[in-house]
Amino acid sequence: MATIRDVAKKAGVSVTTVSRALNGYSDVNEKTRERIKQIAQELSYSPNLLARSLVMKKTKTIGLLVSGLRIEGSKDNFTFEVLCGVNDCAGELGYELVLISTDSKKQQEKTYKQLCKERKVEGVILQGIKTDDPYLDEVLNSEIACILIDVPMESDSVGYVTTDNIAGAKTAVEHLTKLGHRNIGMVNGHSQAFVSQERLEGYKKALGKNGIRFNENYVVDGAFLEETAEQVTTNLLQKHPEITALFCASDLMAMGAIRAAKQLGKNLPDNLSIVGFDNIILSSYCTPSLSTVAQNRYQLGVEATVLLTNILEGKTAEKSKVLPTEFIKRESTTENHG
Amino acid sequence: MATIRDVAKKAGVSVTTVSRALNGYSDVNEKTRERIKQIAQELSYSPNLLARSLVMKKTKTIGLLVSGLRIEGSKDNFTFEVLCGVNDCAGELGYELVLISTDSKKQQEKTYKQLCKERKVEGVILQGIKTDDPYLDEVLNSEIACILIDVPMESDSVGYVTTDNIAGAKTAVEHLTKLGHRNIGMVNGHSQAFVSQERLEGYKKALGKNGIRFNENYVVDGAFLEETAEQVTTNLLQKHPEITALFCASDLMAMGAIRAAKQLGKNLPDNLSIVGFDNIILSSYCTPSLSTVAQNRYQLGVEATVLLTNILEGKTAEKSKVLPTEFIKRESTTENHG
DNA sequence: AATCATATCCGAAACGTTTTGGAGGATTTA
DNA sequence: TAAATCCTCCAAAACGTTTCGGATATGATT
Repeated sequence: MATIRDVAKKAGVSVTTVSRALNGYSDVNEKTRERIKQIAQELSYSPNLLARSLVMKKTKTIGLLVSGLRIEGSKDNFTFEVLCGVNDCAGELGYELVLISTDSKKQQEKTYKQLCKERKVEGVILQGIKTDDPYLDEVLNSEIACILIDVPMESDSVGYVTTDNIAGAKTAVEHLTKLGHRNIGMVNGHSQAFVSQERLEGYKKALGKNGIRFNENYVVDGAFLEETAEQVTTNLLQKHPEITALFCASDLMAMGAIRAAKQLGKNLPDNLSIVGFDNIILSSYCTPSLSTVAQNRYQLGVEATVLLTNILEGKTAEKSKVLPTEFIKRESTTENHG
Repeated sequence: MATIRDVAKKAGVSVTTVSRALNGYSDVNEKTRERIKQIAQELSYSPNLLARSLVMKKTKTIGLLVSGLRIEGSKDNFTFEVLCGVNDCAGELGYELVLISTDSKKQQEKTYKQLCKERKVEGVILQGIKTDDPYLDEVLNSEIACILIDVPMESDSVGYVTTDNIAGAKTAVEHLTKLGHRNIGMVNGHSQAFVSQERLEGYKKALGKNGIRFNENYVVDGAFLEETAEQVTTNLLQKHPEITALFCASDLMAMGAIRAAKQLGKNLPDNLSIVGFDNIILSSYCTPSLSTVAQNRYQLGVEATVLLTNILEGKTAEKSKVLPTEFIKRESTTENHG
């Protein structure tokens, strides 16, 4: 590879001049600049970003740090779609993207800071972290710029982006109440997830607004897993056969719930209405197709990138963003003919 | 951040000694080594990889270059699952992973070489490239180490990994012939894809082996898209109502074919058996669930990474690998009661 | 004619590592 | 005792950039 020195030599100028010419400084004659550009092209010179970063102390690189990047993620595609958004947006804004994945094992070895410093990222987008994750404290107390996905916490250097889970859940449950359902169960994720707390809150709000008393026995946790959701739903429906509708905190768990209901001989949606959350691909292909509240995961990635680069470039702007949801009616919900 | 100089100063030794101590050279006293390690830990020193790479001319970084990384990819998850494989394996082998995505617009601006040199990757795994892509020539004529996914071409520095598409397709079609089908249509992808050529070959082989004459009118191209597949399938079935079974070159196209058949009033699978290729998540959730030939996309990524690092480290090993497929019987295929 | 401003260029230091070639002293060998 | 060997350590160069502080020449101003 041609270096800046080669270009300088061939052009008969100093290294300094080549650097300043190529970087658009004004203290170089336009004619020499053109000549240098020409020669740079001939030698197909392109600056060594390592050397540049080393001296400038800037890498123009952001990291997408995902905790638990696993093949299982392909069922809901959350990570992938966020990744697409981050990737597109980062490219647009002139940043490179490196993928950093950790798991609990790796986290024992390396601290968050080490991970970031080592990979020389200027800032980080963090996805898949739980509320009880030890990294979370580190993130909040670190000076590294960071945007959290679905964890609403802020500090000087950290912001977040999330979906309006409360409103989304409320809409979903009110859809059920409008259909005449009164005994509405909920299959939640787990208590270490902010989104679970919020979706539960939305559920309660919708009940309250419609004069339905909250019954804690109607709420079970499915760990955001299809199989677990299937089991807990089976239990729930057996214990409380009066339930005519279910709100699931994720579409994937709704799949499990559907299987559970079918297993119990229920006719869907006549015996049981089910609404999910996420609008994953599966939800429009399963039978019955799933009414759900859609969240835009791609946009989540885009907004996270925008917020992060704002911080990095010292722009004074909001450090958080909450995206709206959209309710999608499909076949899995219908009037209560109790 | 603490530098190597800080460690050296505090330990009262030279920079050289710190470097050699930390990198496990034998010409440093064990006692000093321990002291240096201790001090490095105290200062939470970790080497600046930029500086190291600059002098060593090695970055220990591989790139996953995907042509057309788009949100639509979440339907079949090909890219994501390959990514997971590459990520896991690269981490295991001590390589960093950067994601490089291009599209036809970007390709106009930057050559393959520039893209790689700029991002300082030592080698590349290339996914999503078509046979008529201009990058392909560049790759083959470049000295940059590269593993192609699903493009069986080799050179000094490039290898490939793919699935045994011919055998997979043959198995799928023979499954249909065993069920008594004789008039078997095929919904292929497009001619710029190697996998299409191979799957077609498998289709022909299966027919030939079972004494069925190949009829080119029975083969249509669905561009690997669900909607396109739906249209061409509709046409195919209308023109040739004698067809009792379809082999689709991808599950996604099979989804389109299923819709087309339902639209035409066909009862699935009794009026029409359909078999797909890929075993995407959807295929087990749709109705009827899809018989298909499974390929292990995660493993594709893993093997690609292994092959690539072999090349990078100068190991003399095979530069290509072909993975087996596995046929999965589900509901969408049944005996021909034509 | 002397001063000042401007336009254009450059030398050298700096970034944080690794590596080369050798120095100095202790120990072993002849 | 002299020579050879081994064990530790280090100074300096190198990697390819950017940037600071000046240098030179030219033209404008007093």
